[in-house]
Amino acid sequence: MARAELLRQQSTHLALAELKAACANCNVREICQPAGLTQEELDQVDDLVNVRRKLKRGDTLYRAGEPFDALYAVRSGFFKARVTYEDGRDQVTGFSMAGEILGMDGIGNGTHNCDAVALEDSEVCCIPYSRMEELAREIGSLQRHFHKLMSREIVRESGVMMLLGGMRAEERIAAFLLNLSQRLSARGYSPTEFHLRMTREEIGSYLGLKLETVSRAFSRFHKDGLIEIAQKFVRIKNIEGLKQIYAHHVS
Amino acid sequence: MARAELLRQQSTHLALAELKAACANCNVREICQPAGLTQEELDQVDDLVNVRRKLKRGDTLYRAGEPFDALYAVRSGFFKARVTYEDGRDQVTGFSMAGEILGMDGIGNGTHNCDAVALEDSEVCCIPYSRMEELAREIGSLQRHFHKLMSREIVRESGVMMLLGGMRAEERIAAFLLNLSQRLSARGYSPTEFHLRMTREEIGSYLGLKLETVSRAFSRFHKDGLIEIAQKFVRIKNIEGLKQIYAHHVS
DNA sequence: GTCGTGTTTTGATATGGATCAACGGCATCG
DNA sequence: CGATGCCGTTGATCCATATCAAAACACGAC
Repeated sequence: MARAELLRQQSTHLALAELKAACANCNVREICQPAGLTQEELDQVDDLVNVRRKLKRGDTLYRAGEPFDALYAVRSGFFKARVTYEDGRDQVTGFSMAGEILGMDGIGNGTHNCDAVALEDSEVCCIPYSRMEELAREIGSLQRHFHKLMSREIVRESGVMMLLGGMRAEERIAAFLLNLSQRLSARGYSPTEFHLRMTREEIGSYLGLKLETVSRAFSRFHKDGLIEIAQKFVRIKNIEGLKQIYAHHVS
Repeated sequence: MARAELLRQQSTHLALAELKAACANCNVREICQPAGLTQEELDQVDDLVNVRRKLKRGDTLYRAGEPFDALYAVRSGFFKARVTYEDGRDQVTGFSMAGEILGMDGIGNGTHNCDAVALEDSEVCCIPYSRMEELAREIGSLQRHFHKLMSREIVRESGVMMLLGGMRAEERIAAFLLNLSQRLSARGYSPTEFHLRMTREEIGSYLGLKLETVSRAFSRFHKDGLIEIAQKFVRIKNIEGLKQIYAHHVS
C-alpha cells in the first residue's frame, strides 16, 4: 500500500473535547445507542466508539483473512462487502450505507471473511469488539440491541438467498431498487431519487446477474416508465409498478 | 392442528433427576456448553436448557410470524428452514442437523421469519431466549460462544449466496454434498455414507434449481463414478472428484 | 397382497440470461 | 483540448437450465 494511502487511512483519535458527546451528536447514533440508557451508560458507549477512520473511494476497510477486532458503524459514505475466491474472481455479498454496521461476519472465527471496500469517500466509527462484549454484559439494552443487529443481518441474507434462488432478473433488480429506496428513506434521504454508488457490474455480482442483464433491465424499466435512469442517477417514477414486478414472481 | 399432533409435540418437562447433568450427558453439548465453565456455571446452563420437545416427521417447530421466545438446539433429527411467500410458494433457506442451533433469525424483530420443519422424528432442547441473555451477561464465555454462533450463521448464509450467485448446477450440488459430508463428519457420522433427509425438490429449492436438475446431476455424478446414489442413500466414492467439480467454477 | 400417492428418473423442447461483439458517453489527465 | 480508459448500452447468438411430459419406482394404507 502506498504511503499516501496509509496516511489517509490513519485512524483519527479524537481530542477529548470532541469525544464528549461524539455519539450524542452523531446522525446515525441509533445504531450505537439503544434507547433508555442512563447518562453514565451513554458516557460508556461514547468511550467505546472513540476512534474514527476516514476512507477514500476504493480504500479497503478490512480484508478477508485479517484478524477481526472491531466492528464498524458507517457514519457517512457507502461500502461493498466482497468475497474473493481462490481463483481471483469475486462476488459482492452486500452494500452498506450510513447508519449500518459492518464486520459482524468476523466474530465467528476471529478473522474477517470478506473485504469491505469504500465505494465513495466514507467515514466509520471503530467499535473495539472486546470492549463491546464487556459493555454488552453490563448494559442489558446494549446487549439486546447488538443481538438484534446480528439477527437482522441473518434475516437480510436469507432475503438475498430468496432473491437469488427464486427470482428472475427483472424481479431481482426491482427488488434491489426497492430495497435501496427503503433503506435510504429510513435514513432520511429521498426514497425516489438517488445515486447508485456501485457499477452495473457490482449490482450484477450481488444479484447473480451479468452487467449486461442489469443494464437491459434498467433500460426496460425506463422504457416502461417505471424509472428514469441516467448513468448512476435514478428516479423512481412508479414505485407500485416496481413492486408489481417484484411480486410478479407469483405467476 | 389435530389434537393427536398437539399431544405429540407437547413439551417434555424433565424430572429433576434427569435435569441434573442433562446437558453434561448430551451428545451435542458443545453447542450449549462452551469450554471452561465452572461447576456452578454448568449448573446454570443446565437449568437454562430444561425443556425438550419431540417432533414427528413433518411437524413444525415454529412458524414464520409466531412470537420468538426461544432458541432450539437440535439433539437428534433433521430440520429444514423454509420461507413462504405471500403467494404460497416457498423456498428452503437451510437444513439443520443434530448439534446445530435453530431460531436465531427471530431475535431481530421478535417474531420468527421462517418455518422450521422436522424432516424426520427429532428432538430439540428449548433455550428460553430471555434467560439466555441474562446468563450471557453473567458468563462471559457463554456470551462469546453465542456471538460466534450467530456470526457463523451469517457466514454460512453468505456462502450460500456465493453458491446461488456464481455457480453452475453441478457445482452447487457438489458443494451441497461436500457440505453435508463435512457437517456429518464433524458430528461423528460417516462422511462418505449417509441418507438424505430431504427430497430432490427441497434440495433444489435450497440451491435455486429445479428437482429435475438435481436428479440429473446426481445421475451424472453416479455415471462418472463420483457417488453411488439409490433413492436417499448416498455414498461418496470420490471426494476429490467432487471437490474438483466444486472448484471448477474457476475455468 | 393391491391400490394410490408422492418421489424420482429420463427424454424432448423451450427460453432466459450469458456470452460475444461493437460502439457511445463521460471523466480524468497530460 | 485531445487522448485514454472505464463504464454503460445495445444487438446477435448460444447454451444451461427450466419446462413439459411420461414412465418407473418406493412406500403407506387398507
